[in-house]
Amino acid sequence: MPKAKPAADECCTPTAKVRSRATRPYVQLCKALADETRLEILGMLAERAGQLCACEIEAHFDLSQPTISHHLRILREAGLVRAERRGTWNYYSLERPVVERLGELRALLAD
Amino acid sequence: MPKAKPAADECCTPTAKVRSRATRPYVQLCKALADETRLEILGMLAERAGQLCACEIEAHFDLSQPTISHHLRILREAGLVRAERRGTWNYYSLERPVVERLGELRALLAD
DNA sequence: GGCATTCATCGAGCATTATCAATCTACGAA
DNA sequence: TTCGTAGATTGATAATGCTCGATGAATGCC
Repeated sequence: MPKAKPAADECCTPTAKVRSRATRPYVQLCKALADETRLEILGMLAERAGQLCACEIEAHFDLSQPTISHHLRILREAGLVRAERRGTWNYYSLERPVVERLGELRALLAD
Repeated sequence: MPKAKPAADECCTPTAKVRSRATRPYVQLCKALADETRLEILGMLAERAGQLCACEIEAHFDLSQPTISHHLRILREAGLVRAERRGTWNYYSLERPVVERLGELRALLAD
């Protein structure tokens, strides 16, 4: 008794209908991390464990001031860093520890 | 005794010259994770904990076959998944647990 | 061989993003 | 108020990246 139906039944077990996971909130996090400059900025902040003046971050790279400002904004919007104005200067620090966020993502994909 | 020099000395402590961290290898990892479709694919593979036929992954999305193939390639090149050919079909599974890689990244940014 | 199926690759269109120069908005000092 | 500095925003350009239709390579069946 041959089956006219060609395949798709035979390549895999019935499937058990995989549920959709709540991955969406983590896309922004990963996008924010998916850039060498931004990873480096986070590394600087982690190493210092304190605050870092924007000008110092800027000085560490061969990029223009607006470009660094752009990257800092993305990190801010992803909730990875926080800016605190003190006088003329803007001091940056790690917001919610990256560690924590990555842990959540890890848990989401583990099993 | 006023200083003519305006700032940049005053906004931050001398700096201690932050060393560059080896963040580069993790950019590719984060880029591979920075897409909802790809996160979902990883979620499917994690849940199944085994192999998944490419056609089944494909069927789970409203995207064309070439597009899914493209995403699978990126995941492959990032070392996140592995493809094993069996007959006509291609079975995908998690390569090195994402968990591990994320753990390394976490360690890099922690402190 | 000839044909159908699975899946990867190619090429083009379109959206997103990184980057810079120019500008704008505080803020502090004179 | 006027000037200089810190740093964010705007607008334009170039590079990446997602998506699809068309095509190609490998496999299995007749």
